[in-house]
Amino acid sequence: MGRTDYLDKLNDKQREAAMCTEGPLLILAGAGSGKTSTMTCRIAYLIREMDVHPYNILAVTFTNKAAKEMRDRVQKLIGEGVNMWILTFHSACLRILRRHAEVLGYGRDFAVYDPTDQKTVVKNICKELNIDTKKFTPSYFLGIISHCKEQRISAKDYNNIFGTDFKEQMVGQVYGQYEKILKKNNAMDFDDLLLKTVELFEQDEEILLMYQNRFRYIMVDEYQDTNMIQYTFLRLLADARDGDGNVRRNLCVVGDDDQCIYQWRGADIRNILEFEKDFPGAKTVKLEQNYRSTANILAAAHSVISHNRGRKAKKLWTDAEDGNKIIYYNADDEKDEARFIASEINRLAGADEAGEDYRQFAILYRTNAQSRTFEEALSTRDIPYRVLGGLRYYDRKEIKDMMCYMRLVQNRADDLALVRIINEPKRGIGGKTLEKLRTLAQVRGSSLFDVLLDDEVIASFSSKVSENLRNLAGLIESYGIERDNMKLSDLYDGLLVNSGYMKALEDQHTVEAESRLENLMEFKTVIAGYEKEDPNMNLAEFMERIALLADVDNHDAEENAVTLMTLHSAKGLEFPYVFMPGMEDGLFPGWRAFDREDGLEEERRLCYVGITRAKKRLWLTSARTRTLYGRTDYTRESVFLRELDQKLMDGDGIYEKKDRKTEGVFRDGASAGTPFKPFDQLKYAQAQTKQKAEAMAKAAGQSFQVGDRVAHAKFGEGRVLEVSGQVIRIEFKDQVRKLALGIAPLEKL
DNA sequence: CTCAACTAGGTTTTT
DNA sequence: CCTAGTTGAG
Repeated sequence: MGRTDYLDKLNDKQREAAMCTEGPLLILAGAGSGKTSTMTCRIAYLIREMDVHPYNILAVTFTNKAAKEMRDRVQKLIGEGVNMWILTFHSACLRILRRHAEVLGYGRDFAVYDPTDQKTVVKNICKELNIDTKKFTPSYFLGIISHCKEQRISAKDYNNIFGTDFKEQMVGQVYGQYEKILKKNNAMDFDDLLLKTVELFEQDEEILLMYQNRFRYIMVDEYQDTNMIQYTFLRLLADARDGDGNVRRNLCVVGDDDQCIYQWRGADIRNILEFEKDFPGAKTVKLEQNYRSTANILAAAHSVISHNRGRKAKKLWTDAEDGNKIIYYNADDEKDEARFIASEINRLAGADEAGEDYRQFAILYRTNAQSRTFEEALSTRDIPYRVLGGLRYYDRKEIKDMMCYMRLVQNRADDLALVRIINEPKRGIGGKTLEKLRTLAQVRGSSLFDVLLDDEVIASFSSKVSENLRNLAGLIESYGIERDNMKLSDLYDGLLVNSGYMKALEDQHTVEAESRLENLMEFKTVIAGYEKEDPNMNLAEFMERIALLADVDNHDAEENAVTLMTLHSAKGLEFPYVFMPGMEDGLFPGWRAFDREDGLEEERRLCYVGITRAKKRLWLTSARTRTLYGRTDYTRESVFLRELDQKLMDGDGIYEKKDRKTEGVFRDGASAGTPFKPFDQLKYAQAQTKQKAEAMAKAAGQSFQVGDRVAHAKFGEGRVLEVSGQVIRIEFKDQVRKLALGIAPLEKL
């Protein structure tokens, strides 16, 4: 391979950006301008030409998907496996925090709470404080708390600043309790990951210095979507001093102010607009040539976005030809809209242009609620599709339950997880019992789980309840001991079976339980996948990976299916054929956008993002009436449709008459019939799981006594030193180990 | 304590 | 329309 042939593939501007390695650098990269290529080449250039060690580079993105793509492409360029920090903000912080959690007074095994957990915590607090959750919903409080954390306002600060009127006092109280409970549960929420990292850096100069020295070159993707805390994080790392005491700021940020679509989540567009002011001496490179879309699509995008004020001056251009016009279809209602889109997909997939390649199509909508209609329309036509987002996979009850078992095994202080599973499957433990345990824990200042370990307490319940509780505590404890000795999938199987969770589902004999079982087996495949990737992955590492997974990351580019997702999730992706349904005022732009002046601007940027995802063709559709939660309303065409240059569009209704006839005409899906759920495989996994469980149960029946000679599958032969309950202490040749009976692969000799 | 039936209230976007 | 939460009967 030629030394710098990867640079030859870049255009002048891209190359200029890639080769500018010292000092602050702002790359203003328009949609489809080859930003990822530029970034990856820059990394390759740093490593190969500037002799920078990969260890000294930090690249941060917003999504796991973007991180993965960047890593793959860098690897291709420098041709070897590189262990470099190319991570999302959150996973980078998580990695740092795992190392130094103790400095902040957290346990090393702290849990990461997702929004569902957060809600549960706030709900409990409301109950405790007698707050009417009908007047003030948990999400109301969480919204404020999250914004506070982004701005680095602690509960204490909040109470100092606000706290004048009743409402603010209440929020302050809830916030304070929330902080306390998370800390007590040894848990952090998503916002904490950044917040605590910044606190760590400010609190401990030595640690900061260590990371400053390590990360001598920092790159940030999608810089327009950074919020204040992320900015602070970057600033702290980048404000390093070299040997002579000069400030070294090798910070390279890449972004496009027109694609800032997360202001509602605290993204501060000023970060990118004022980068040059923030970092004096910054160099700016603009990438304005678009390699993705046809000229018509690009012009359409431009005609919409040019209605925004206060943009960085730039204009995308392309060498590509005009291409097809943009098709607009005004449907009767949302069903008609879906029908139209499905028939268009059939039309193109049947023609030579798109072949049977359904991967080329995407339906990008504003809200997840819209997906349903499309799913129905596509499936009646045997068009394979894949929905991303909506209820996250990990939000499904059964998955969440099993995750809580695992969380508890990893971190016993996680009261939330315990409460969730203490009566799941049913163990006859209701409100009364739980309340008793709770007060006890409170009095002692211990975690709920620790109360469960107290035999005296347990014995005070009815025999049935106490036996169940004892078993549960034993189960968690045993796996806590064994968790690093066993394979991840075995741990999962063991918990699934020995908790009785699997049996409870099997006994139900309902369709729903059946599908839950399938999901659980699917989850096992997921776990097995991680295991394959890294056979030594332990529970903690697995939880870490899973905690920060978004649904978009499950997007499997290999699967031959139409992609359905929100416009937000589509950022950073591209498709030859893109549909944008629901172009109606109130839906897109959403009605909330009309409250604030810049609300509409953000929606417009979202529209711009959507349009620029399309490579070859773009469809915009709307429905004259739309049924939303029961009520059918007349709609008005979106303001964005009106803003779009009409010369670029093929008018409404062209396909109307013709296509209505295609209703009910199915493609005979010779190749369209890829099954979504490999049913047999799941059944097999289920049987296997059961078999393994039986073996475990049998092993659990073994009884050991002090002095017995035993053999362990991994540690070899040993002698029993002590047996107490489920825990057994064994002296091996060169070590003494605690093992859990019934789980550890032990045999009596 | 569990389950079934009913009611009331809520929908933007995500790491 | 859907889900989460409540209530009343076993």
